[in-house]
Amino acid sequence: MDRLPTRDRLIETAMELFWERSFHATGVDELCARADARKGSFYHFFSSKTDLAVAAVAASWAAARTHVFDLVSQSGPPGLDRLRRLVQCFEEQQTRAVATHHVVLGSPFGGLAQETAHQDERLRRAVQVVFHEQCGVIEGWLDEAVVSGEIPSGSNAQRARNIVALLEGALLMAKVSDEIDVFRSIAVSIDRLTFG
Amino acid sequence: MDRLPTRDRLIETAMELFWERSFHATGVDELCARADARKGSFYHFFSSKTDLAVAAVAASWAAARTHVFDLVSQSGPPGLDRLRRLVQCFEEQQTRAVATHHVVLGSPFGGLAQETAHQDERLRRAVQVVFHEQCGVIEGWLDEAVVSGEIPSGSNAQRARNIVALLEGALLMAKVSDEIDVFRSIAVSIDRLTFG
DNA sequence: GGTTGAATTGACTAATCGGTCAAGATCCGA
DNA sequence: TCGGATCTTGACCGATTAGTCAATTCAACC
Repeated sequence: MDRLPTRDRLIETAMELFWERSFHATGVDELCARADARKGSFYHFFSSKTDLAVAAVAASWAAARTHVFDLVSQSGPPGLDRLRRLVQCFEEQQTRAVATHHVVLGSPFGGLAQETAHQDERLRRAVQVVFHEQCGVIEGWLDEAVVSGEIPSGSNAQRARNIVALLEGALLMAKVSDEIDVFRSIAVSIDRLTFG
Repeated sequence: MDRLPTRDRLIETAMELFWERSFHATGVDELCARADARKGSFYHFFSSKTDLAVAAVAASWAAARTHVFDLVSQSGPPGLDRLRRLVQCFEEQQTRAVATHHVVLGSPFGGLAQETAHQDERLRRAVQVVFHEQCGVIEGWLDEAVVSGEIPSGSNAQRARNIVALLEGALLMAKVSDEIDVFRSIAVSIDRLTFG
């Protein structure tokens, strides 16, 4: 099993560190050390730390999209059950993180956005794309649920936005409480947002 | 009108800067300059930047509690209408911030928590107290709504947690979109969370 | 007036920050 | 086998970081 090329290692390491330490708390030196790359290589591929972050957000979302959202879309029963499986995936991600870091880390995208979105336009847009596409996928699931009669018809686009917001809020509450259970107890109320 | 004493000025400035720039992006020098205090004074009152942040969270919440939550509790009709007035206050806070900073800043507590809660236990607990007390106030409003028959009885503690999560999520989505309207469009779905 | 402790000042440090650069290594097509 | 492009290396830069500290000012009390 070959190791990833330098550029990919930097991107992968970036999202890891920004998640477990935060953007500003992660130094370029530290990042390079963990990716086993030298500073010069870093600035050969990326023009700045922010530049790397933008690429990392896109790459991390591409991975999450295929391994979580698309997976949920392509397996198991359609409709609202997909939402429950998504919540399950989110919870498992947190559980895995707790196993290694002994702290609830919350949302990687939410965390990065809270720290940087109001300071850097490009980074803000990168995360905006992530949430927008999450909404798109979820909207598709709600459409299924409408067709099957699980939920009444209505603005599924708005419903999806509400759901993504609730998920992000639930992850924040879990992080602040340092208890994963808090996430689940809030996330189950998603059902309420699928009406109206 | 006397200016505030040094310690209070540092605390007030801290929450302002942590909100508009972020915790790590705010230097102690910058903070002191804006509070018109000298470095030595800073470390006379606080043992570290984190120490100041903990005090700032508590002070900022004390102010928000009296000027927003208690105000909503003590004026206007009881029950669910209080929730709508709270959302209105949140939105006005964002509108004021946009007027001066030209960017949607989102939740001050949420932002600080996302950046630091997993790295510093004291700071995490400080924000935990904030959200816990927010839940307490909202739970009281839901109790009123149950008594008046607006909503069916149920776990108002859990409902309050869901609502706070949704509000924080809505503020994040607005920040990432850089559009206040996004906050309102999500926040109105709070009603759905008051059932169940 | 004298004493005491709290508050203030600004110069100082060691470490780290993001970022640069010139020189070499490696690869690939001609 | 050559040449040019891509990638790697590690030393280096000025700026900034959080935090220290001894000297000084100030206000309150005896």
